[in-house]
Amino acid sequence: MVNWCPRCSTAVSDIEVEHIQKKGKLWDIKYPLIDEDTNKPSRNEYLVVSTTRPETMLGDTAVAVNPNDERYAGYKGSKVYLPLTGRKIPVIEDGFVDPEFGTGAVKVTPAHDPNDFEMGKRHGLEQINIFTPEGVVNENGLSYQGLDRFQARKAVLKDLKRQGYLSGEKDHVLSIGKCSRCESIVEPRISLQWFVSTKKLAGPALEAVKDGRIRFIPKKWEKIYFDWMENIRDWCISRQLWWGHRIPVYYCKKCGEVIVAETRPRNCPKCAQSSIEQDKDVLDTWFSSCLWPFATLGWPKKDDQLDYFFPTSVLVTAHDIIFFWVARMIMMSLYFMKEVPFKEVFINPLVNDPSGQKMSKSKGNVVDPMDIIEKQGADVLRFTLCSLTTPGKNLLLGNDKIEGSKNFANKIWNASKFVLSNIDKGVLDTDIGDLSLNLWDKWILTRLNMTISGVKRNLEKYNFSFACRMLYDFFWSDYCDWYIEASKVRIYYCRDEEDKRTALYLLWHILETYLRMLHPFMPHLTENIWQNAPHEGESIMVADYPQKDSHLYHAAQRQASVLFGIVGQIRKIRSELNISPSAKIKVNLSAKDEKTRDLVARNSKYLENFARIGELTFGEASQRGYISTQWKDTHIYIYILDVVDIDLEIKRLEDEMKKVSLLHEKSKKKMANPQFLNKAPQEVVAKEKRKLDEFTGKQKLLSGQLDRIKNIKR
RNA sequence: GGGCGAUUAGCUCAGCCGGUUAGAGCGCUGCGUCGACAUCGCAGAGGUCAUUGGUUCGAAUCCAAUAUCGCCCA
Repeated sequence: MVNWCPRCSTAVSDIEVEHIQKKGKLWDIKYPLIDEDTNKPSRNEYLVVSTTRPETMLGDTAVAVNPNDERYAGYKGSKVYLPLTGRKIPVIEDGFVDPEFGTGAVKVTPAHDPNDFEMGKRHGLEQINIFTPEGVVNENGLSYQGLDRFQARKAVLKDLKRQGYLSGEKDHVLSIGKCSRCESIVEPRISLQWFVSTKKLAGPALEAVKDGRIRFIPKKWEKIYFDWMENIRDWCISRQLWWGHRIPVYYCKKCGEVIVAETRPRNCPKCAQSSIEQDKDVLDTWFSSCLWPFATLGWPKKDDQLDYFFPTSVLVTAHDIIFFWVARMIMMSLYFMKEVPFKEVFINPLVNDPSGQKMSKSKGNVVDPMDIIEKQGADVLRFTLCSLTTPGKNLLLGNDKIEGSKNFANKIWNASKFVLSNIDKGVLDTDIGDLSLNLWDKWILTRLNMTISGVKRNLEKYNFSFACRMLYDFFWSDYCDWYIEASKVRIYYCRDEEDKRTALYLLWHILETYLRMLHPFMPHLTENIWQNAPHEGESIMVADYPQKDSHLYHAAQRQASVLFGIVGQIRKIRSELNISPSAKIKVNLSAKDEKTRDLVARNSKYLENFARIGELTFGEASQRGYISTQWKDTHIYIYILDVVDIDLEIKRLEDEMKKVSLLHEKSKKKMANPQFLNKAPQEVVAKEKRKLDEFTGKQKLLSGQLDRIKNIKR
């Protein structure tokens, strides 16, 4: 018995049938008992059977009850009259019958239900097929011949009702199988088909994943794979379609011998007759597909291609075809090649529509990648998909994500334009080793290195989303927001030609390296820019992928973060106090630590530029008219008299005070807990102590400021 | 009916081998056109991490139950 699609007019395998829950009806039908004496239907004794498919009664050959069901004890061996047909069918007992279902008595239709088919075999029942391959009632369906399945149901019900055989009807949720290709309701059908016996194939395939020769990423999919392999069923591979590989089976018309051969035999090996015909059916395309890892490489000939490309390293696919394809490739490779076809299976998320629905042609919500490429570009699509590739099961391809990638591409384009328009060939006639790098250069080189290793690490883990994130953040936040901005100071205002040259060289160097790193994610854009930039080599496609440089400037990292912090504090205050972005303010910085003082002084030009400072002074300032804030141990004084509204500043300080007090409270509580001090690791405690000190300091500072500013107001 | 997974900012999602002031993008608010970029810049608001219990000095993170949703298999 196979799953038959009446619309496609072919058999389909179990996994090509999609089961859905649907509201339907459960009908009760009276089957009158045959009076033993008269051999005629009794008028008042009958069995009531429950069914969801009344039309199939035309093919009933028994009524079954559970042997333990006392209600029906003693009916075994009796016969009942099958309404509408005039046939008499036996009552049988079978443990499969669920006494809880309907009335506990079921009709048995061995030709049209898989369970009934099994039951029929157990009890030697006749199989009466009542449908044509198209799902229309055939000559066995008496007067109903010519009606399709659904019309036949209506007609049968109508007649049963008229003749008084219908005794009940109620709502019932049933599971129906639909053809995954066309959504027609699948019809169980008895027919002769080729099957693959799967049990023997499944064992080694299960083993290969269990012992780690094949690894699923993410690992959770292994469970799904195991579950299927452990409960695998034989696979119907014949299809009555015109596409696909013709089944290599031949029949001798004379003696009926079955011959399996690569090429058509001339004569029957048994009776030597030449009248031979090939099986008309074709193979399930998934059967052909699962031979793909080796059949595409010349197999069964063992040539160089096969040797080189089989087995391969990784299969990238989505979870919806783990059974259809992945599992079967593994089975077949192990069977024919005695080897796994690939070592890793990376399961990427399924691309859903923007509202999270699975894309399907019938729903009409399919996003055509070509449309996105047309409108936004291939790089944008590619980067978007990569950045959405997280270990999850689905990803939503939404417009705002695509928009984000487009903006990113635009950012790269513009930044490159800036760099390329400023450098000239002479700038690059130098070697990085000859340049005297400043803080910014060392910092960006270090960030570049960290990004290179981070991207590599995440690619190795198939964490594409993270890799994209690092690429995005490095370029936008580090390179554009800070390094390019810092370089403007050197290019536009600096008198030091050497320093300017260094900046330009580094701008190019970082960009060129970055382009090579980004290339797999945005191939066209990077190639275009790279070709317009000084470079070595034919194409970025074959250029080396950036490698991590072991030299990391940790001191530069720390120093840069101090400068970023100071700039951040000033910008925050400017914004909170509504100081116009165009207003150049007076700032004084003082730090206890000499190194910090030195750092800040050396970078005054940059600080002025980043924080829009008109006059920057160092050392203790007169505090009149200034407000102060702090970053680490650097005190920042900003002249606000005449610039801002004092009340705004009071509010700002009070808000800040609230936040800090909350944190202080939390930290203090932790440090007061002896359990925490005893049991937590030393470094965690030390860290907490540092935090508490910081919060305490801040609180003191803020309350001092509040006092002062309130004085100014008075 | 069996199994798997999810539930974190308005939205889409990271984080989850326990200790961060819980992050990003989009959206939102305020300010802004300084010689790459308004497809932009600066700053900000917004979360009792579904609920309830448990383990722990400490839970978004580990365990259990509940609820809701999704998927797979019968």
